[in-house]
Amino acid sequence: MQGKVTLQDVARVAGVSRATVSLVVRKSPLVAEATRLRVEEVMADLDYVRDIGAARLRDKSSRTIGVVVPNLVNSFFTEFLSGVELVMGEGERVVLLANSQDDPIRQDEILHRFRGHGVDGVILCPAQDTDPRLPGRLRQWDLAVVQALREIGIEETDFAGGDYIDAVGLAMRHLVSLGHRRIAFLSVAAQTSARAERLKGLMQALIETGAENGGIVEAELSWEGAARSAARILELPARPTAVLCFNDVLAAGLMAGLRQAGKVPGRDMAVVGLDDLPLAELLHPSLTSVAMMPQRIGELAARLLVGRMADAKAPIQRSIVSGQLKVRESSGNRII
Amino acid sequence: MQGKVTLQDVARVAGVSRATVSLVVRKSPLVAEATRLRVEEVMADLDYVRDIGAARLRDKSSRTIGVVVPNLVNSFFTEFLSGVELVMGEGERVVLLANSQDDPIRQDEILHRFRGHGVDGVILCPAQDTDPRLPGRLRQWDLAVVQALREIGIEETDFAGGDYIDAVGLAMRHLVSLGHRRIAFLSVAAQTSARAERLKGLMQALIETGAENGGIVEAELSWEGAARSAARILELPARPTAVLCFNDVLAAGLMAGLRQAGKVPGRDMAVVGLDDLPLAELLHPSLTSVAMMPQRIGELAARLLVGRMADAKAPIQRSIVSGQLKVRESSGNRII
DNA sequence: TTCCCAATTTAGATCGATCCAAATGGGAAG
DNA sequence: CTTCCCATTTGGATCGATCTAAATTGGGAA
Repeated sequence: MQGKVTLQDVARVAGVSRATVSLVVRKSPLVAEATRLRVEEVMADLDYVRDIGAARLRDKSSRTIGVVVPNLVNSFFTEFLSGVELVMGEGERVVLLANSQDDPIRQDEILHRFRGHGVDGVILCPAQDTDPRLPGRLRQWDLAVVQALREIGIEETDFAGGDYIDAVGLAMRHLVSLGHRRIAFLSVAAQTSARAERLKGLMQALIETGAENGGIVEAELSWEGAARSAARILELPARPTAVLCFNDVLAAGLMAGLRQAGKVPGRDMAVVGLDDLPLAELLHPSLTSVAMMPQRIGELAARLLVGRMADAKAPIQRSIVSGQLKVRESSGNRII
Repeated sequence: MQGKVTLQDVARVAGVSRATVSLVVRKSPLVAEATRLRVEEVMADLDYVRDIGAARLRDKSSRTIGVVVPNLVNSFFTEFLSGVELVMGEGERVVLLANSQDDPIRQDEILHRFRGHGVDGVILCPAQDTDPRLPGRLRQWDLAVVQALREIGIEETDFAGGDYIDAVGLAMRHLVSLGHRRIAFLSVAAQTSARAERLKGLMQALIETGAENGGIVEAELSWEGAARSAARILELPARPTAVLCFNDVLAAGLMAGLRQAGKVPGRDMAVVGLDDLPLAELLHPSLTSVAMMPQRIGELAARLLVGRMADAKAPIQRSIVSGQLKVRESSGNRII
C-alpha cells in the first residue's frame, strides 16, 4: 500500500545486494545467469518499478525529452507529435509536451520547467519572435536540441522540416501547367522561417516559370482570417486566376470565403494549399495540396535528437522531407 | 559549462546553508525577508534551476502528470490535450504525453513507464478492450486517476467527458423538427463507452420523438471507412432521409462518400455530426454538428486530477459538459 | 595442497533536494 | 544582569539508484 518497492526490497528478498539488483536492472553482462533469473523473478513478484528520477541523480540520462510546439489545434503539429512520440516510445523514453501558444515568454517558462525536470533533450518548434540566441543558450545548458518545422539562429542546431521551397515550386509549376499566368499568394503576417521559406520558393518559382506575381495577401493564421481575405483577393487590381496558400488551413478558409462571395473555388478561382492535411480530401471541391508528411518529420526530428543525445559533438545535421503534390479538384481544369 | 548549479552552490555564494536556500525556493515564510532577497538574487545570478527529480526523492510530488490518449490524429484529442496542458502549465506542472494507439498492451507499457517517472497522476482515455480493473490497479499504485472521454470500470475514478446522450438527443430532435422520420445512425464497431453512450442516447431519442430507427451502420473510425459506408446506407431496405454520425470525422467521410455516389449531402440526404470539429464549418455544405468543447473537457479533467492529487479520499466526481447544437447546411431545410 | 586469476558480488560514497531536531541570536521580561 | 522566548538558521540523515574500488568465490595450474 504505502510502501513503494525499491531496489533494497528486491535485494533483500532475492538475497543479494542492491548493487547486484541494479546490474540486473540495467542488463549488465557482469551478473551470473542464475542470479539474474532469480532477481528478475523477484522483481516481477514484487512488481518493482525502477525510479528513473533517482537513477538520473547518479548517471545522467532521464530518458525524458521535451517537445515545444506553438499550437495544438492545427493537426499538422499533432501528426508531427505523434511521429515524435512513436520514436521515443520505442526507446523507452518519455515525452514532455508543452504548448507555447507562439509566445516567447511562455516558451521560456516551459524550457525552464523542462530543465528542472532534467530532460535530456528538446525538440523545439520556436515561437514567433523567439530570441535567435535561444538555441545557443539551450546548448550551453547541456541540452540536446533539435529544431523542427521552423528555425531560428541558423546552423546552430540540428533541424528537421519540410522542403517548402521545393513544395511551393511543385504547386506553382502545377498551376502554370494548367495555364495560370497570374498567381497570388495568401500568406501569414507572422515573421517566421516558415514564411520566409515559402516566399523564397515563390520568388524562385515566379522567375523559373515566368508567371506573374499576382499579389501577396496577408491573413491571420486561422481559417476565419483566410475567409475574410477572400474579398481582398477578389479586389486586387489585376485579379489572379489562382491562389497558392500558406497552408491548408488558410486554403480551406479561403475556399469558404470565396463561396461567401458567390464564387466557386476550383472553377472561378483555382486554390492550392500546402501540407495536405486530412481535411484536404474532405473538402468540396477537394483541395489540391502538397503533402509534407508531418508524422515523418516528427520521426526524423526524434531520431536526430536521439543521435544528438548520444553524441553532442557530432556534426550538425538537417533532415528535410520533400513534399509530394496531390492534385485534386480545387486547382480546376486547364484554362484557356 | 559542465557544472550544474546546485542548492549547495547558491548556499555558498549567498553565505547561508542549503536548508535555508531550500526554504527560499519553496517560498517558506520561515526565512527573513533580507535573507530571502539575497538568496533570490544569487539564484538569479547563477541561473539556478531546481532539480525536481531530486526533490521528489524526499517530498513526494513530482509535479508531473501523464496523459494517455488513443490517438493523436483526430483533432478532438488534440484540443482536449491543449486544455489539459493549459491547466497544468498554470500550476507549474508538466505533462507527459503518450499515445496508446488504442492498444491495451501499449497502454500498459506506457503506464509502467509513467510510474517509473514518478508521475503524480494520470488522465486516461482508456484504449479499446482495456481490462476494466485497470483503474483500480492504478489507484493501488497510489496514482491519482481521472478518466476522460471514455470510461471503464464505472464509478471507480473521477471522470470528465461530454454528455453524448444529450448531444444525440439534440441532434435527433433537430432532425425530427425538420420533418425527418427515418433516421440512420453511422456508428463505429469498437466497443467503447463512447459508443454505448451514443446508442443509448439514440434509443432514448427514438422513443421520445417517435422517429423510426433507420438502421445502424458500422464503419471503421476513419473518414475513408465512413466514405465506404455511404453505399451501404443508400442500400438500406427503407432508405433513411437523414444520418446521424458517431462524430464529425465519420460525417465528413460520409458526405464525401455520398458525393461519390452522386448524391448531394444536405439535399438528398441530411447529415449531422457530433463534436463540431473546426472542419465542420469548412466543409461544403457546412456540417451541422453538436459542439462538445474538447478543450473545456480537457481543462475539467485536469482540474479533477489536481483535486484528486490534493485529496485522494475525496468523493468521486464527474464533470460532464453538455453539447450545443450548431445548425449549418448539411442538415438541409425542412422536408415534406 | 597452495596460490593466482577471472568471474561475480558487494559495501560505501554519491547525486541534489528536503526533513528533522537542534542550534543560534537578539530582545523582552524579570 | 539573567533568563526565557521566538524567529531564524543549520548540520546531518534521508530519498532510491549508480558508481567505484575492493572483497569474495571457485577452479585450474604449479
